[in-house]
Amino acid sequence: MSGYGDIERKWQQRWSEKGLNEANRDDRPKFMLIFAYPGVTGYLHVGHMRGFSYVDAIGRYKRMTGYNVMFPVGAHATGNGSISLANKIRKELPEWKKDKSKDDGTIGYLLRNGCPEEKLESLTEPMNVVNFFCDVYVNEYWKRFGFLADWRRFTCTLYPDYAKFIQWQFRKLRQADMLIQKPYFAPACPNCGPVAVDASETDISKGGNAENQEYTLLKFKHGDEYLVAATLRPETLYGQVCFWVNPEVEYVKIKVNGETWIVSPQAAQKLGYQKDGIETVGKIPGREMIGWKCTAPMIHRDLPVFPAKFCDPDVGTGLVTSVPSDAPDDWISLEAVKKDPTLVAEYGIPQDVIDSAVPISIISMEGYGDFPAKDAIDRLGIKEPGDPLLVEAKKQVYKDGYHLGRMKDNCGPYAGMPVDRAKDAMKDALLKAGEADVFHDLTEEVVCRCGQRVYIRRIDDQWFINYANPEVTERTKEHCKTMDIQPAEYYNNVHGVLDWFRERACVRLGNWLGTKFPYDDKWIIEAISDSTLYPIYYIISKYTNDGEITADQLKDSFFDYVFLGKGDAASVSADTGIKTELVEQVRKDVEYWYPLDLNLGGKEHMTVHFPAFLMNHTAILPKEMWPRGIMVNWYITGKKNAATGKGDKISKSKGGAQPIPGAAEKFGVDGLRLYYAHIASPFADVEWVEETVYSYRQKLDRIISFVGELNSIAADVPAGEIDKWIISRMNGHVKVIRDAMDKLDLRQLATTTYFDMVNDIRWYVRRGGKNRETVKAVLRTWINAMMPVTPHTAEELWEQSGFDGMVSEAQFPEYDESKFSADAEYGEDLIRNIMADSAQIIKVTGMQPSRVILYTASAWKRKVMDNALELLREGKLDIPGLTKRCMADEDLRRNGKAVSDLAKKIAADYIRSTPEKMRPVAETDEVSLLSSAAAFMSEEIGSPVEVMDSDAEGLYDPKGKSKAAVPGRPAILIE
RNA sequence: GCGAGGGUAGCCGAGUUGGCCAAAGGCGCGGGACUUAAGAUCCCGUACUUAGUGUUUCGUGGGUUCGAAUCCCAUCCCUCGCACCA
Repeated sequence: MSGYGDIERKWQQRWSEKGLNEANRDDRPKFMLIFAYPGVTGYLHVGHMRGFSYVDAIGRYKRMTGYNVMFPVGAHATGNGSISLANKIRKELPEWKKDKSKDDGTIGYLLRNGCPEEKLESLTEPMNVVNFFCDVYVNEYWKRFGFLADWRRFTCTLYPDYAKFIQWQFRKLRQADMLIQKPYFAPACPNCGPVAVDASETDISKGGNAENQEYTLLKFKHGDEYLVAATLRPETLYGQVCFWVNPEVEYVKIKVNGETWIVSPQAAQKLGYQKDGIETVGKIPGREMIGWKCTAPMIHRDLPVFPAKFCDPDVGTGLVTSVPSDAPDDWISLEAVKKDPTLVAEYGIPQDVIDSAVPISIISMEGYGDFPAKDAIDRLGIKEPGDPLLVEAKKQVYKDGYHLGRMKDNCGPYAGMPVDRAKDAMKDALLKAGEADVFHDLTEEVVCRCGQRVYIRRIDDQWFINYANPEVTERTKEHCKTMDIQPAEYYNNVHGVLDWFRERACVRLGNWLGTKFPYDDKWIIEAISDSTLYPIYYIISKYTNDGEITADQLKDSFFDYVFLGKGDAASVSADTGIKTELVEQVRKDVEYWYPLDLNLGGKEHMTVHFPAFLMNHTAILPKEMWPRGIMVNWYITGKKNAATGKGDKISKSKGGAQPIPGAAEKFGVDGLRLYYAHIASPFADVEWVEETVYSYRQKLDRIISFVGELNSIAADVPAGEIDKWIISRMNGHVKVIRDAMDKLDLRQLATTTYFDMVNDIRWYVRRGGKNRETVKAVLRTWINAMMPVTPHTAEELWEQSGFDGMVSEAQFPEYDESKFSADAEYGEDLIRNIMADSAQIIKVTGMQPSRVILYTASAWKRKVMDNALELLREGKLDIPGLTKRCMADEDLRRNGKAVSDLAKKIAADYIRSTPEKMRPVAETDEVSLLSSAAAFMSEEIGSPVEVMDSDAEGLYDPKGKSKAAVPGRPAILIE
């Protein structure tokens, strides 16, 4: 219905026929830019196109200003996303075949986004999923949006040739001493292997906000066995007064390194993933332990075991040591337990034992008394165990305790120590003494895409890339100072990010698609680590895609030579079978295209991809190949949530967002591109509101019809002042755009092109401008400026206006000083000011004007102005100086005090001005300027406008307005 | 908590080497023009006040300065990142 598609396809085809998108080495300066390729996890949504289209627009602008641009694209498919997607489809398929009307689930999501039904069968294979989406991204998104990307260079992280490159990269990392091995605790699904737990929930279906938390396991001796409690606050050990066991839970006994531990069955299972040789040897109901005495670690006091239903068998070990002084749960439960008669009656605990459990004050901190837990409870008005506010109380006490607290004198060797230090010190001491152990757990339930619960698993020989390497870090930080990094906040912050960047697990086990780790086949290189150095691979991928070089030929000797210049072409040729000339050609390509000039990615990359991207370059490649620019873009968010006021993230994995082809159909690709470019700074989140997008579409439609109008009014009339004006203005806009784009400020380009220029050209037409030559010149510049953001529209208008060739091939005008006309610009400003003032007066007075009289300033006033200008040029303009100078003039002095008053005013007004700005004010012949515009003004104001010279004999001036006239500000009388 | 950034008129959003800032632009709203008509287009207006002026405004409270949205201090609130999601 929209009909945008035909025009879009037409031009896309012509660009492609001309090969405009293809990047080949020549003698122009080059510009290479990419967006961080997206992960293949399903359909993308309109939000993703924001950053992508910035890149195309920037590339187009660079092309138009003389650069040979390389804009390659690719896709990232490493991981288990496509595996789990394929599994889901396989699972849903039989059901769906029975009843195709059902459109929920994964299949429904695919179909809603335009997946053809007949594809479904093949999408049960992970690699088919990958290839299917690569195709969708290229054809339905990027080509659909008119990107001038070099499609010949497309690559995907699962291609065999790409794998060769990654393996080379990892060998280089090892040579650079960037790989290390050590134990690691990672979230993993028992079925699918390691999974990423993060807010985007790419790998998981539940629990994206969970954190991997480290607990200290405390071993409480009871006979030959240990009751094992998990704590986040080992520093509170001195405050323990009792031990909590849930009487309703059946605990298990497990063998751990020859010891017998009692924990909840859930904890036993979790521990199984983190400790070797754990076996369950028995069970014990919780109530059986009530009334026991167990020996606390470190302080070696005997603690009584009391019942507590708040012990969740799924959290920690399901057993809890009680520190009422600093744990609100413990405080309130202890109080409750003491009043509970069943304690004696049912569990037979002697009263004196119960009474002996008295809170011990161990931590002092500002804003709290001896018992922080009690204070928090009182403040929040908590009355009994189970109150949901206890969570808040706990958070408060923990947080304040950690940052503000100090250990009291009763804490043995830790007395006086700040809590944050005591915590580590005590944990270390406990571990050393064998009285404690370490246990990792997720803070909330996490469920894998496959439906399995996710656990923390210990991996002993995990490989890491050592991004903490001080030398490489330092080198990278130094280099960043020379880079063009947008926004400025990130430029300022990136050093900090690099400092904080530590070792990073780089390989995974399990069900995972990706490149095999070159030093040990059982590992697969994980998703972030194989996507850091890849921009350089786009130089190679062209040759592997067209078959000139095969994956087998991509040996290290080849990469070493073409990327690092090591060795020589002849021996590389001998080693790989690639022709010597071709090896040389690739080497030259690399030298020409690299480094990468711009890498653009979403803000989520700031602490993940970009630092890794930088450090891999600086660790492996020579300095002259280190990246030159980074740009970070923020998101398009979903509708704001009324309750929270926050925009929900449009989630690509959850579906529901506007599919891209549908939006392109509805608003036209250029409508969307304009929306992205102009809606806000790239460095701010934007809420997706259809009406807003639509208003940009309308804006573009108006421009299209306005261009038509311009073409039709152009006539062979002589050029006048207004032509000088519009030429001057357009020339100024060219400068604004050029300056803005030097800083990649696409939004400014859009503002200038789609708003400021439009307003000026409208004014030109309104003022009667229609000189054919002028109109053509204006259109040429204007349509050029439209090309980066709305290329299809620009081509259409370019053709319609009768220009040769395609605007995508054209060169953007240079700023031309000689086209600037201060007088013309000043003159129009003056006329507009007069009209605005008149309108103001008419509005305020509510008059129905019969005529408007404009009085220009008397000649003597102009003379004062001239004097002021001269002083300004000499840099000596001030009030006494100007007054003196004027009074020295006989003619002027005749006007008496009026002269000094005016001199005072003018001097004050222009003292900080520049001669360039002031000159037109002093020199403009206002009588002829205003007279020539009188007809126009009359029409606009709706009543006759007459211009009168204040010096004229027998001047009609019933209200004495002419006295108020000043050069640059004629007096107005409205009757 | 640590790190980064931000609070501007009905809304979005420019503006921060202090002055020309009542503060761009867009949207919305009001009025007008055109029109059979219009959700289309164009023009004007949109803090309060006013013959083109003046007054009070840029989270809040202080301060520096001849002069502050722009600098300093304090304070409240908000957003983002904090690790294996590109």
